[in-house]
Amino acid sequence: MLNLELLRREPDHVRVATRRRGLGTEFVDRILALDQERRATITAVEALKAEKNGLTAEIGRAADKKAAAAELRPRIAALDARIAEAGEHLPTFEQRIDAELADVPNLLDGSVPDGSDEHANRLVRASGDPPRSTFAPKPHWEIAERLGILDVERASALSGARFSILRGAGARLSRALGAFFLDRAARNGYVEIAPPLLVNRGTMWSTGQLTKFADQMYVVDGESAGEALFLIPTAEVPLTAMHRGEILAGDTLPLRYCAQTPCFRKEAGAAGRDTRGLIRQHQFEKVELVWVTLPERSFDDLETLARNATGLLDELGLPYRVMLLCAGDTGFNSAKTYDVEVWLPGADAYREISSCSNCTDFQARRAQIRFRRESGARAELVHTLNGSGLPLGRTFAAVLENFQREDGGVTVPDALRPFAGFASIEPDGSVR
RNA sequence: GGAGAGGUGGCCGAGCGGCUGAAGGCGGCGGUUUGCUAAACCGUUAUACGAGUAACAUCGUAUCGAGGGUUCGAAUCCCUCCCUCUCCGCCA
Repeated sequence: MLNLELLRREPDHVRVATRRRGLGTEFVDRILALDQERRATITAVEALKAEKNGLTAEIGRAADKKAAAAELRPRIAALDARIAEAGEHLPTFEQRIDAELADVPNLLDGSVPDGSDEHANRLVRASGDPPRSTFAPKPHWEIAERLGILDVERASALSGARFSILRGAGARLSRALGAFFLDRAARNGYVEIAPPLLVNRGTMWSTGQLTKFADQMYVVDGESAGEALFLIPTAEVPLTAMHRGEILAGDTLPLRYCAQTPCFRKEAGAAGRDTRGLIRQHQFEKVELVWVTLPERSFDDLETLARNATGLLDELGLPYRVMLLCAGDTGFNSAKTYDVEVWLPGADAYREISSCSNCTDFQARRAQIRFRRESGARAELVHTLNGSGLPLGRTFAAVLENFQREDGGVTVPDALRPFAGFASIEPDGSVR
């Protein structure tokens, strides 16, 4: 959520930044007008309340309280009526301001390039060239189904489209990926968390997901919970919201968390896209990396975060490139986002495998995550960052496609072997 | 799921319906004393919003788990919900 004060002070700045995303800016004047009315109302109501409190205190001081109360009651009643009348529309003003403000995306960092779609994204760096294969590379689902380590048909019988069953060496390889990612996260100083996978509405709202994924959440009726619970679309939600409402000690920052969790997404707007394979699933495993950090260093931390993600691809020997998303492509919460794209030979294309964002104070304001530089100092909002490091399914696909052999087998990348316990998957699905 | 107890400031803990934004203690901060440290003593120490200021100051409103009610007036009385703890049951 944007800072209302900033919008008040520098409306033009907000207009310019929002226009860069290709969005209209009429909301600025609407919010300012509402804010004006809201403040005038508060001033009026509070003046009346002060008057009433004065009379009430007078009764308290009186020797004969009963008599004083009887005498002043009519004046107090009149004030009550005026207070109710003056404040009648206050909740409406506040709700409308909140609603307007909740729809405004984060301000973009100056380094974000202009542009409306992915074509304007800027290549930051690339690693490894797309390999020239001596045979026609297959897409990962063909490789995996032939090896008997992926079963889409039965998964769809169990749950529907966009679900999958990993089997045997496939399940083991996937587990190895998760263990590998978590191991490297730990080495890089991230604290591993095993968070809830179901969260309440307030948690979901506080990280901006209800806006970001619109109606794409799965909702579970939490019967006894009294309110519906949401299946997390990413561990970013519980990891970031973990410190909701807290004031942290400045010297404990940055906090770095990692978690491997299933992620659940409706993919409502993706009909027809990536219908085959593991690229776009309703449920997938992911290791997420989250930073809670100091404002002055958050953009440096974003670089570190992105390096933490690409370092995994380096170790696995997967070719990739890092793109700086342009204004129109940058997500709602983010001030600046790097997308890491991995090379998929079977698709003959780069596909997104990690998205690393600096949300600056945008999530922190919603979630009210603050810190003090020293005790007694003013509480300031933290900055939050998140990035995948990495998703298991898409990395699984990338490993299969990049390390497939002509005979249909798959070589396991060196870095993964200690975690997998095998060095290759043979054409018959056995491991060696 | 059943029975009981409880939620007060950074922490512990008091609180007769008005003089309580809240005693007292701990911790924190500032100061005095003091070779240093420690101790002692004095002072100070919540947040949000609104008004106000060049900025401070200052004034006002609200906040004792959340929401609602009674009352001229609620931390204190009533209702609902949430959470925590203890015991029982059930379960991985």
